Amino acid sequence: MGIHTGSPRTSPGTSPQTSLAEDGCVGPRSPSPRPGSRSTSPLCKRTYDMYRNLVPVARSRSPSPHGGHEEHHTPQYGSNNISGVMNGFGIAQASSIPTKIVKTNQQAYPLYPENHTESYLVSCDQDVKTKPGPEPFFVIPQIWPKQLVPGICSIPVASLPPLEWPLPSRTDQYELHIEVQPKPHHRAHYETEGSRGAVKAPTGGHPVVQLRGYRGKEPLGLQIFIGTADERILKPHAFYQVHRITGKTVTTTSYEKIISSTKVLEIPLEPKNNMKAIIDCAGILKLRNADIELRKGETDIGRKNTRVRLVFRVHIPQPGGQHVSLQAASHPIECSQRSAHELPMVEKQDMDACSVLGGQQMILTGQNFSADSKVIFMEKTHDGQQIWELEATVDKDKSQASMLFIEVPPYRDPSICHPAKVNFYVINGKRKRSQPQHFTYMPLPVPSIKKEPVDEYESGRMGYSMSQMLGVSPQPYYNPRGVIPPESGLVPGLVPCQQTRLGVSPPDHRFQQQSPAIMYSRPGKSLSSSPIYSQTGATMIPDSHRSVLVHTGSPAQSSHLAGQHPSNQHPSIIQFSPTNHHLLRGGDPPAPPPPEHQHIIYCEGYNQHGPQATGANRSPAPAQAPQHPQNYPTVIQQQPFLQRVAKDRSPPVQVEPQRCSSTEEQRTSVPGRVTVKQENLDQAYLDDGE
DNA sequence: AGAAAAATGTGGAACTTGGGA
DNA sequence: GCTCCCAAGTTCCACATTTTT
Repeated sequence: MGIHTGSPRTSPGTSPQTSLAEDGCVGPRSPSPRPGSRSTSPLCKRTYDMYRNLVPVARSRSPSPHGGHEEHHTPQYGSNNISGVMNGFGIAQASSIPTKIVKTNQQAYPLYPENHTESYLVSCDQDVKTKPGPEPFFVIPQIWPKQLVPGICSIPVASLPPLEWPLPSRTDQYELHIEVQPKPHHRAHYETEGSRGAVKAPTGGHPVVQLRGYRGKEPLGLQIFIGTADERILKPHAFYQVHRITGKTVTTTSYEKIISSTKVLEIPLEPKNNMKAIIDCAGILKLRNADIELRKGETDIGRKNTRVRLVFRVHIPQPGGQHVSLQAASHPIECSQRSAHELPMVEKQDMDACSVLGGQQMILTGQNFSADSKVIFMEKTHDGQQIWELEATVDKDKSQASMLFIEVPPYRDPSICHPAKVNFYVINGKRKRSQPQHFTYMPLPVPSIKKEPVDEYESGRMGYSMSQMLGVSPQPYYNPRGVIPPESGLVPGLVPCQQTRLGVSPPDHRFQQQSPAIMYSRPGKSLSSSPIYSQTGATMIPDSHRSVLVHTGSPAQSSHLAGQHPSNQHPSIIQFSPTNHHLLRGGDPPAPPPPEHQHIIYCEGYNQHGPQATGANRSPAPAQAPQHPQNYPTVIQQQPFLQRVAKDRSPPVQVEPQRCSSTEEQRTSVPGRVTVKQENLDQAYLDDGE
């Protein structure tokens, strides 16, 4: 197997992490004081109580299995309190500029300790076998290669969208596609363990990612990090980090860097390989919950938070110095040891919607199903209260360990007028239940009412193409204040209020497929949480028709808020304005993000393409975005402009009866004569603010 | 080229912790 | 508020395989 780039686990290295940690209250504690004996004393094991009195500096005592170079680069660990693994090293950043240069004949990437948000830790695919010194160093190849990944190296990280920002997986020109998904289970390793290897594909190979539509000759860099896989917006996972695997069997060049406390692996996407990369170099490192939970500002909990996704990003240079950023996330990967053997896991369902009457057969594909497996359908309210539960009938004769044949039970209310999103899970026994899966009950057809699908996610299931959707039913943007022009190039990526209100998310692996916009970043202009940048950017492009995406609060914050308020999955808002007047909304009652967390992104592509981009054959990015818009913790507002788009789309659509949700009404409202009932707006407003 | 040693990969389980009954 | 149970998290062991010396 591959060589792991790290200290032997039996002989813990002397990484700065280790030494620092051991200087802390935890004290030195060999993982195995005597070879062959298990450490039995809990004395040195930290408790939550201990953490309460801990200063952030000395939390991690464990030797890092990471590459020796990493360890010695540790002082470079970027910035904002590198996460738990690296926690407490912010003070070392002052010395983040390497003081040594090491020459090697190995091919290497140049290191770019560009700024405080990014540090390159490892230079090349094969670790340079040099004696580690106490100081950080650059690794310079004997023959400096041409920029293998100019897309990476030439773009200041500050000008790239933050990792927690949602991005589309495709635009009208490009698509970042995961050709081979990873296995649904991968046991992550702790720092105290040796690597558990690279994430593999179900077939035994490795995940494969391809950038489609790229015609350039220059290689690009593909970024990989570990993202969340829960119900909320995709963001870097606080409790897991990507781990670089190298060795003989690893064919993919890779190197690491840290971006805003998240370890990111970068590998080249080369035209000669058809812009395809085999991800055989990415393992998953588990950080101890206690370490992370104590991190300042961390609101997530680690317990039972063991599902992750591999997130891939690419930044494609555009003429004029801009970049198109794409992101694709894998199916969820269960990372815990226990659940890999015990918990049932649904990987696929052959249908995700049916009539309220139920009765249809559904085939669940997954793992750890048993003869005793039950499938429970349930529905919860916004605030998490379960209001309905019903067991589906399992066809035990047909079912196997990896397949369950069930009969969808009828929904509790057959008279609903809009789709009802519910969850179901497989349960093998006491507490051995799968992650909730998503299912939608469709209302019975009402002949007199011309209904439309709720969102593209569902429309997709029902055979609608995006172009159909765009042509017929531009998704309105919910504006609690009453201005809802649904048309613009950004239409497909926006969040209709119904999803917001329903608060039920589609299957995880599709979460990331939604994004409000293509991200065009401007080199040199930080998109990070800087109000200065926002303003600067705003004045840079005084085009009155330019769409400005104002994100009040970082997605991470949003997630946190959502985490604190389960019923509020949409704490932030994205507003569009033809001017640079940002309509900051007051709909985030729990904790309005501080102004310094506003972001502005210029969606020039949309500006340029405007109406065309929303046309039937346009912009797959926005087209894809709304597939599961309900997962965005955002509500999007748009000022009334670009209504010209309305002309060539949206045949008259009958408006839903008022008894149905306001969203339905808005959805079916004709652009240009939007009529939204105030009470419905209020309702959505309230929902959003819950 | 082959052997020995070292390192890595992997599965399993012991042990600790803390939430919930 | 206390105790007990147990799921989940973390650490370690053992062994096979791979890589290095």
